[in-house]
Amino acid sequence: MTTESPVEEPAGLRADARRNRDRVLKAAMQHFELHGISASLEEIARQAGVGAGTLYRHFPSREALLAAALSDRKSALLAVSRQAREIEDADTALERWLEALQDYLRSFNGLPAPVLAALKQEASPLSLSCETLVSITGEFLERSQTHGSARASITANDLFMCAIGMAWVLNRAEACGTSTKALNSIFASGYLEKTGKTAHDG
Amino acid sequence: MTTESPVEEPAGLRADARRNRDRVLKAAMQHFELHGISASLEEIARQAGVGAGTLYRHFPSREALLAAALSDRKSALLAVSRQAREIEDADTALERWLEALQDYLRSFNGLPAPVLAALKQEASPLSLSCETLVSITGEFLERSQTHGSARASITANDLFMCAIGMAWVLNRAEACGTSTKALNSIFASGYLEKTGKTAHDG
DNA sequence: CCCTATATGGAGGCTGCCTCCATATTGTGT
DNA sequence: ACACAATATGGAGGCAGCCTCCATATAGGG
Repeated sequence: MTTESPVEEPAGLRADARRNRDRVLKAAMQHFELHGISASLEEIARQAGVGAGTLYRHFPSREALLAAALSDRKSALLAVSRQAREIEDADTALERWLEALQDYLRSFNGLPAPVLAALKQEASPLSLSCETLVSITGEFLERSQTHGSARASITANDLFMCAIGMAWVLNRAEACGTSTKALNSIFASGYLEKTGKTAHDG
Repeated sequence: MTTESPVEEPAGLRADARRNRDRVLKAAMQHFELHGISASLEEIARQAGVGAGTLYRHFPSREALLAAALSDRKSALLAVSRQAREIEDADTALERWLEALQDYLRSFNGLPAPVLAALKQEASPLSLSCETLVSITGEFLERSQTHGSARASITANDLFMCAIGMAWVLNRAEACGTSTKALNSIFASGYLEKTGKTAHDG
């Protein structure tokens, strides 16, 4: 029962500051959703009714703003991870997690790029979030490797990368004759049969 | 024996025009290689020793310049496709093609994005190139589906999308603990075993 | 009600995109 | 050899976005 506020807000802000911060955040969520991660920060400030300086005071970089704008969705994602832990079948749990992860990565068009960048820069406001995601992915992966059918040679990092790649493609390609399902089927099972005709794709 | 010039050049240009065009192209290749597809066009013009206007006269858009700068590599890619057609084993041929395709897509950091965009816009200088690539992919895919072990449910388009996604990730991720091999293994075989422990991944 | 710590906005300096046209260069016809 | 159209050039100029800085405004404790 920490707080019911949708996005965590730094305490100790003056009332006007907090109000402005909220406005910026709200505008940012709209714009990122609509125009992808490259939405104009000045435009966001304008719509929030504040000056550029105010925006930068609260969110020193685009990534900081992104991270804040993702906060709700990240909570939702973590909630899914908790649910998935309760699922008995390891493969199903992994699948559910990967699906949710992809949804998250597709929150804003282009999001995969800064997430990937954060993964190696570690100085980004997104990094912390990232590392958590990789490690959760690792958790489900290991469970599936031990108790399910995930291949043993696969790494949490590699799996995460692939998820990012898929999310990236899907965000840009869905209008063009490709479905989430089709791509994820390749992701899960590859483009090759492993042992002649086997399963559920016929 | 058409011409030995490395990049096709429109005929009927005045001598100075052709010279400048070449300079721009050379500078562009360097800059795209070094800074990715977002390299500054003004900077390219500057290094080529021409004005911005000249650059835009010869290459009206970033994509036009990109397409021209890729010309050599595209020829090389098509050459590989011809070689691969001679390979007896359908799966090997497909694999070789996909490998070359990825190399091509990784020519410049960020290239996958405009390629994907060209796929649905069809008005881009890259589109023609794109459609060819998809159709060649389809050719090798079908052969492998008929005579090799590619899964029947897979589409040329989907396979191409995945290749783009992998190329995109790899260009940005290799510094960060991920190898081409690992990712392509997931691409080819998925992250799941299809029928219990099978093959070559121990 | 005052006074200070805090917050604000928007001007200003920068880079990049792209267009436009007065000027310069080419090479053809004589 | 030369002149003169057709062609090509460059960089100024207008626009938009990023980010910083600081004179000014405001909140809210005493």
